[in-house]
This record gives sequence, C-alpha cells and structure tokens, in this order.
Amino acid sequence: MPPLSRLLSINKSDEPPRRERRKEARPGELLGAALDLFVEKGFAATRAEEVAARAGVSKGTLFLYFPSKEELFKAVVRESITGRFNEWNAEFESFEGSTGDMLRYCMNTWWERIGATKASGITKLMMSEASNFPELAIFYQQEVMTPAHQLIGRVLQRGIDRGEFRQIDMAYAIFSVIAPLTFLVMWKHSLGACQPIGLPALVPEQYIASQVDMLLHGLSVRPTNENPKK
Amino acid sequence: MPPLSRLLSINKSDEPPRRERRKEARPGELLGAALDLFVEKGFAATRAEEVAARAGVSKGTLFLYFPSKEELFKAVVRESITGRFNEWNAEFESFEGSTGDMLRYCMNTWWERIGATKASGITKLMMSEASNFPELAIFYQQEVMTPAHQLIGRVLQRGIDRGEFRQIDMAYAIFSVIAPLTFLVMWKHSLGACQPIGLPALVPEQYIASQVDMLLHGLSVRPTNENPKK
Amino acid sequence: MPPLSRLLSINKSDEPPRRERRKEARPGELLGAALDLFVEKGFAATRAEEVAARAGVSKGTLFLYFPSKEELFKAVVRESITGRFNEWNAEFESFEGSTGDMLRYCMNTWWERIGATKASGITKLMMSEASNFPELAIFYQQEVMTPAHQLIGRVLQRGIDRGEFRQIDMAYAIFSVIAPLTFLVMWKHSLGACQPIGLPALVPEQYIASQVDMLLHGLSVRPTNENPKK
Amino acid sequence: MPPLSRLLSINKSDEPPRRERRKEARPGELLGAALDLFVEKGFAATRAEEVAARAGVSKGTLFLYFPSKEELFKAVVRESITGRFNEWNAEFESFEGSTGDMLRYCMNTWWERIGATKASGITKLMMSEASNFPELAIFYQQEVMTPAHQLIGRVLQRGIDRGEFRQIDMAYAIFSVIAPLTFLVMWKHSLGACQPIGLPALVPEQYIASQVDMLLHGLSVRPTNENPKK
DNA sequence: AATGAATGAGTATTCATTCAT
DNA sequence: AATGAATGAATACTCATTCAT
Repeated sequence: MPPLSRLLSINKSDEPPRRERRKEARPGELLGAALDLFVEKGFAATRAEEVAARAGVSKGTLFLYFPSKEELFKAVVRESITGRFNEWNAEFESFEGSTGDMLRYCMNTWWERIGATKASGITKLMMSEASNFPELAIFYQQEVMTPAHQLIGRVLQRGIDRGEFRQIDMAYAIFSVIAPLTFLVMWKHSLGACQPIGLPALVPEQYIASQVDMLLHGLSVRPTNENPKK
Repeated sequence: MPPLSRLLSINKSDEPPRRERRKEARPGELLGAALDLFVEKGFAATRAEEVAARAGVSKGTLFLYFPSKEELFKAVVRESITGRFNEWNAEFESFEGSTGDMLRYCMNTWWERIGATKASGITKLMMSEASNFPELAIFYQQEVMTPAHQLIGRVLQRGIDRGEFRQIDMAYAIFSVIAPLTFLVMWKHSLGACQPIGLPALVPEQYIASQVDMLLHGLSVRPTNENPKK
Repeated sequence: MPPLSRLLSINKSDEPPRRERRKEARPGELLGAALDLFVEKGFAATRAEEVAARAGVSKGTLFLYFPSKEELFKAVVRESITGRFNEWNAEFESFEGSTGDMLRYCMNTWWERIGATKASGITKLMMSEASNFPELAIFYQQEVMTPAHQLIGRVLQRGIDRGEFRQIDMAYAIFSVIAPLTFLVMWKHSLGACQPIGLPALVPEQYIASQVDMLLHGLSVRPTNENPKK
Repeated sequence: MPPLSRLLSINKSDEPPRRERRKEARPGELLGAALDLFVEKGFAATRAEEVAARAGVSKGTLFLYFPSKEELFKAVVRESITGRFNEWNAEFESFEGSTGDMLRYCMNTWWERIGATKASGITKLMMSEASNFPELAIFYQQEVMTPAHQLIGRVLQRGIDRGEFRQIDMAYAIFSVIAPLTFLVMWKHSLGACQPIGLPALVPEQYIASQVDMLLHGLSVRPTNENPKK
C-alpha cells in the first residue's frame, strides 16, 4: 500500500533524499554510529532511528543490515573486540628493554590504540549494560578481560623473573594495571564530559604518566620505609 | 514526613526491602528499590512498575511520592549523596598515626561504609548515566568528587609534609586512590556479576589490600632502581 | 517520560476521554469487536487499534487483556467454540418425532443459534485464515468439525435405523448437511454483502428450507426414476 | 507482450513455476505465484517479495509489471476469471442424454477443469477477501456467479421441462449445486490442509459423486415417504 | 492514601514502493 | 529490462503517567 503522502505527491523539501548505494560501507558506518550513541546514552535510551540518522541512512536501512537493535548492539561489541590481542601478544613477545619501559610502552600504546579511540567506548558500554546482556558480558570477559589479564600477567612476570619487580600477588597486581586504565575510559565517557567549572581537567597522557610512575615505584624491588612494623 | 534516617536508610545496609506496610517508610523503600534497579539495569531499562513492585506498592503509589521517573532518579542520587564528607573530614582530621596507616584505614573504611553497601551503586549509576543527566553529574562532581579529591589530597599532603611520602604531582596522584576504588564498584556492579566459570573471583578486601600495598610502595620516599637511566 | 502534548496541556477537544472502569466487561467487548473485524477484513488487515476503538477503549487497553494480536485471535476463536456441543447433543438425544423433522429442526436451529449470529463469523475466519494459524485450525477441526460430524452422523443414522432414510455412505452424506450450511455463512460474510444490483438476494431462511427439502428428498427411501441404468 | 495463452497458463495446471528465465513468461509466472500465495495466506499476509521470489524474479521486477500489490491482486482475479462460460455454455447446449447424466457430467467436469486446478483458488480468494475488494467481488459476481447461476439454471430447467426433475424453487435449487462445489474448494484450501490425525480425508471425486447422488435423489419426480403428515 | 484500570505518545520493526545502477 | 539497496509510512506493542474508585 503506497504511503498516502506519496500518492498525493507531497514533498516537503526540494532536495530529494540521497539514495547512495554503499552496501559495503553501510555496516561499518552503522556500527560506528551505534557505538557513539550507545556509549553516550546507553542501549535502551538510544533510538534506532537516531543511529540510522547519524550513519546517514534511513531507519529501514538499519534493519536491512541488522535484524534488531539488540543484534546491532552485539555486533558493535564483537566488532571492536575481534582479533585485537593477537597483534599485541606478538608485539610484546619481541620487546627488548627493561620491563619498566615495557609496561610504560604498553600503557601508552593502549591509550593510543584503544583508550583514545572509539573502541574505548566498548568498555564503558559493557560496564553499563553488562547485566542487560549477560551473554555478551561473559563473551567480553572471555574475549577481552581474560586475554588482557594474561598479557599483563606475562609482562609483570617478566619483570619479576628478571629481578626488576618485587614479589607480588600476581592475580591482584594485574588489577593495578587494569584499574587505572579502565577508570580512565569510564571517566572520559561519563563524568569527564561534565567537568564542573573551576576544576582542572584530567589530561589522559599526564594521567597515564602519573599512573605508570606510581606503578613502577610500587613494583620496585627496593624496600620502602613504609610500615616498617608490618 | 519520614525522618531523615529513614530517607537515608538505603545507605546503611543491603538488607532486602521489607514487605510489611510501614506507611512512613514508603519513600525510603521506593528509593531503595529504585537504586537497586537503576544500578542493575540502568535508568531507561528500569520500569516504574518494577520499582513499585520491589518496594511492595502499586504503580500508582510511586507517582504519589515522585512526580516522574526522572524525579525519582534524581531523588535517588541526591538522597544517596547527601553530606557524607563532613563526618569523614572530622574523623580523619583527628587521625593519629602514620599516613600510610591512615591511607589504609581510609580505603578500608570506604569499602565498609560505601563500597560494600548499596551506596556504591550511585557511583555506578553516575558513571553510566552521566551524559543523560548532566545536571546530576555536575551535582555529583561537586558533592562527591570534589570533596573526595580534597580529602584524599589532604591525606597525601600530610604524608608528604611529614616526610612519609615522596614528592608527587598531587592532582594526578589523587587518582591513584580514586581509580582503584571506582574500578572496584564498577566491577562489582557489572562484569563482576558475570564471572565466567574457571576464573578466580575478585575478593574486594584482598583487592583493596593489594591496591593499598602497591600505593604505599609507590608513594614511598626510598628511591627505586627502576629506570635508573631516566 | 510524559508525552509532550500532555506536558504542554494540549487538549484537542473539550470532552475528556471517558475512563470507565469495566474490568469484567472488557474482554467480552474486545472479543466481540475483534470477531466483527477479523471476519470482515481478515486477521492481517485488521489493526489492533481498530479493534480497541470499536470496543470503545484505547489501544493500550487491548494489550492489557490480550498479550498480542495473535492471542486475541486465538481467544476469539476459542470463545465462540467453548461448550457449544454439549447442550446440542443433549437436546437432540431427547428429540421425539420423525428424523426428517429432526433434521429440519436441527438445521433451522443451527441458523438461529449460530448462522444468524456473530458466531458464524468464526467459520468464515477459520476458512480464510486456517493456513496462517495451523494449530488453531487443528483445534477447530477437533473442537468443532469433529463433534459436528458426529452429531449429524447420529441423526442420519437414526433415520436409517428407523427406516426413514435410505442407505447412504455416511462419511460423505454428512457433508450434504455441512456443506450447504457452511456455504451459507461464507456467502453471508463475503459475496452476499456485495450483491450486484438486479440479482435477488439470498434469504437465509428460504435457502435453508430449500436445502432441507432437497436433502430430505435425497434421503428418502423411495426409489427414484433417475439413472435407472445405474 | 506475452501471448494470451501464457497469461492464462495459471488456469491450466498446478505444475510448479519454472525457474528458467523466459522473459515473455514473467507476468504469467508472477500471477501464478501470486495466486498461490494469496490463496494460501490471504492478500494482506502475502508479501510482495515472496511473490517475486516464488516467481524467480526480484522484488523490483514485480513492480515493473504491476504498479502495486493491489493491482497485482486484481490482475490475478481478472485473469483467472476471463471468459470461461462461453465454451461451457456451448458444450452443454449440445449435450445429449438424460439431464441427470448432464448434471453429473457437469459437476465432474467442473472439478477437473476448475476445482482441481489453481483456478479454484480464486473462489477461495473471493470468499476471503470480498469485503476488502468490493469492486472485485461485484466483478466476480457478474463474471462468474451470474453465468454459473444461469448455466446451472438452464440445466435444471431442462430436467424439469423434460419431466426428469420435480418442480422446485429454481432460484434456491441452483444453490444445491453451487454450495457443495464451493464448499469443496473452500475446504480444500483451508481446513482440508489441516487434517487432524485419525480422521479420514475428504476425497474430492467421492465427495462429488456423493453430492451428485444426493442431488439427483433430491430432484427426482417420485414422491417420497418423508414427512407424510406435511 | 492507595490502587490498578485506562490512556496514548513513543519506539522497534515491517514491508510496499522507489530508483540508482 | 532487471536488480536489490534504500526509503519511510504504517503498525504492533510498551510503559510512564493519569484518574476513578
């Protein structure tokens, strides 16, 4: 049944809608727009039409590529995860130099490749929506968190083995790397965008430098004078 | 008008809402139920009827106390934030002992009073919903983050002044306290609930102990052998 | 989130919408309206809002009582079927008189109780939508067609046993009763409503009288002069 | 322009549509596919893309031949109805033999040429969709029902005139021929496809034989012993 | 005060139809 | 002529909010 407005030849504006054919590019454009909006507003508060509009297509086109909003969400998460650790593992396998430098390089590189890009939104997304998408949360744990733990664990172990780092409880020490980075992206995607006037903004590079500095001090083998009684 | 203690009762414990009818308790029960659900599912994905049901009242009653779902959300945040730092400031003003012990006490106490209780959900909420409620985010920054920064800043400064901690960039060092604690509540309320089988669970007390340990090492005045070239 | 028009207090007409509370009566009213519309336009072409409007309620109310349009359809069919044959079986069990009279009474009564009422629409519905609702079609076969076959079969057998009717192939003879009645309701709900000008309308009572007459002639024991060679 | 025989090909057989590309056959294949689907699912529940797919062409091609789904429906009905009675009238005009045989031949032939073929779907369609397409219903009445009435009327009148049939109310007696045949196609296209296990299936040829038998008995001139009191 | 039936704007999704290729 | 990507009006369904009881 043709829409009434079309039968009556009603055209609100002079510019006809652009009907570009970009089948190859569509999914990527839609995933990008969806990532932006899901990160910014959350899954439930993001309207499908908004995603389509930001990707420059109509509502219908979105559903041409993703069968439902939920599948779109899953695709957004999977897209940003797929095959990200393989390259990293190789890269750090061949790293030469002190493990301290390695850790610093590791965290700075993470910022450049993940933290500073849209991909960091995935972390925000999962933290915010995990309980609404339990299967995805487990998938994320397996595909992202576990490999990340392993990679960091290997770096720390290298430092200990080479006598650069002190003995630590590895399972929890890993969080000393993960926590500040995770906090950074959460901050960037939430309160960081609502900086109240008067407070100095958090500069990511400086934040990371400070965290690395504190971490390397914390891992150093020299005894501290802190808590001598303990 | 319900007594303030009732209104604030959601901060005190995790005990499930009582289904017995105590008229004066209604707003508090609703706020408690709302906090639970908003934290778990987000603002948009939480249905008003669900909140009412969990509070043991009917849908209509919810709107008797709160004019809209949005106002309910704001009330949840505001109630949970109200003046927590006055007592804390006083408490730590009178603290005697090493600043290291003070910092450890500080972080452990935060876990007992905030992190382990429903109140920690507010942090999760604000991180997740900040961009949907910018005014609340600014309110949160002013009422929670800024006082927290100041309190932590004062503790760290005490350590430096007393020669216990090394010289650091205060603005960023504060994040070395805030980041791990914030990460903990985010984790607890999101991915931590979706532990994939086979991985060891994160035990909050041990996590905090580890973070404190690393932090105090990182703040210690002794030089490290890390990056001797630098 | 309150609808914008309500926040702005836009009221298009002076008469406020009637908010009658009629929980008991709603399902019946909705089923009645749905039967009308499904019969008239088919399942797919009937809009849920239309059903609600004809029942004098809003869209939302419909879904308060029936979880989906499909469930509404099923309820419509089931409602018109439930416990219809019990009374009939008893009634005809106690019939006294010739079986011819019985059959005439049977078909006239069917018209009064079913054919002339909205219930006849169910037959039209099932004939039109059977392949869209296969499970319902089977349900209808079991709950309506099979009992009807049995009832008619018992009547015809009575006539044969009493020597009033000739020997016939019972399985197919039953259709000599069912077919004309089914045709009548199909006609009434379809082409009968589109009588082209100039043609005489089909008067149900006369149609049934004619069919009964033909049927009883057809069942009579006297030999016919038709097809003597056969 | 495809030859008429192609356009009408849907009336001739039930053979599945050929997927090989014969450009000239497109409209016919589309009409065939459309008839199948409209009959099976109804107009509203049939998707244009499905019709195209079954005809082995793309969605766009359908609208190349038919300006809208509604026009496609009308074309399906019109094509299937076109002039069928001229040949029949001539055929039966020249029939020799008893009118009983004529009527039997007539009904059997109808089954072979119409009832057993896809063309019978048109009857199902009109019965189901008449109220959604009143103009088509009137068209159908004029082109199919009225000629059919006249043809049957002439046959019955021949029997009466020749003393083979008893006096009857012609207008209604005609329905004694039409009703069982119409019922048969409705059954075949609806509930007949949902035979519940355990029940014997309706065999069309036997059904027709039974109906003819009953009809000829009913039309016979010999008095019956039925209702002697009346 | 409390209830829960009723409302209707809003949203995901479908699908007839268009049009660039 | 044919394709199928793109469109957007239409529709089922949800849920915050209202209000008669």
